Amino acid sequence: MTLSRETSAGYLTNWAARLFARELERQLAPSGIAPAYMPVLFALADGGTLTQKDLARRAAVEQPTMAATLNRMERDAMITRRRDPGDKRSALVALTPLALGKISTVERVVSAINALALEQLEPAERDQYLALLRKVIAVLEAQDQGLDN
Amino acid sequence: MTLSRETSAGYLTNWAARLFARELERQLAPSGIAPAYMPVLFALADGGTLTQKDLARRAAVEQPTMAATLNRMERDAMITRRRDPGDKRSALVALTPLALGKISTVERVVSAINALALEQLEPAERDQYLALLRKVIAVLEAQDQGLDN
DNA sequence: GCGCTATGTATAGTACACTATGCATTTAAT
DNA sequence: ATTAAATGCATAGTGTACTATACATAGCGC
Repeated sequence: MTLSRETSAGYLTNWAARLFARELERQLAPSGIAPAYMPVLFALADGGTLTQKDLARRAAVEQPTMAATLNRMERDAMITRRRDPGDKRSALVALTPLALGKISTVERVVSAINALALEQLEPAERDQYLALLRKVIAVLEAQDQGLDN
Repeated sequence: MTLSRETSAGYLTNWAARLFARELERQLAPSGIAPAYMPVLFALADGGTLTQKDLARRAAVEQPTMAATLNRMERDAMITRRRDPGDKRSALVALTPLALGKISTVERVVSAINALALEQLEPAERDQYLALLRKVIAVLEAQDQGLDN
């Protein structure tokens, strides 16, 4: 039973993810949106505000990762941070009109890339692909949770 | 048709890949092996030598990415670089005995993580997961190739 | 042989993920 | 009320990926 990269679930998953990311980056470049901005865009698309911690949880990234992403988004005039009057530790993040105006474009790009990626799959296979990914994610997340913290 | 992250092939693929990477990093940490070292380890496991370019191609990463990985591996005493006598531009990369001695451990870890990730899948579903990933990769790679270069 | 192109590496700059840690503020415990 | 624990954010350091670019050597055309 040789362990080649063609039969390693981890290797293939990583490879596919990198190809998705490359394509996304290329297609989003003209709009000034980076892939990591997307979870923030969608979470705040309704014009509301969230804290950094909430955004990190929704994007399933660690807090320092979200902090860096928000720094870049602030630099690019995509978000504003406003001190929470009720809790001086936290900041309320909101999208700027510039960012709000780009959401529909981003949605179109993401849909197009997903459609492209699943192009060679039967409709049933597409659902299966997503379902299998969700099962894999569930197992690995459970493992991640049950460490010590 | 709302585009939520639960139905986005790209988002789910990226998420699964990150969970794989985290688990891999954790389990490989004691042996001093980083995830990016693995394609190099497997490509040179027979004791042979390859150039940086060949290693990059096999790992499906860009040349500067492989250069950085090899720098870290050299720092960690996992590889040696020797000038190619026949072509003074290129270097022949070989594993050190230290690295060769860790391969079987790495193989065990990778197999264990793959098994864990696919634990909740039926045997047929496991094959399907790999097959679907390969199809997705093929489409995205074709897109990647056909840009201009 | 000379010069153009191709090839192999190196380097710089950036994005985005992680862990570890520190600081300020808030909440809870006594 | 004061101390202790928890919480939100920031920062530092690292790994791994990308593009763009520079440089040295190789190979080819003439």
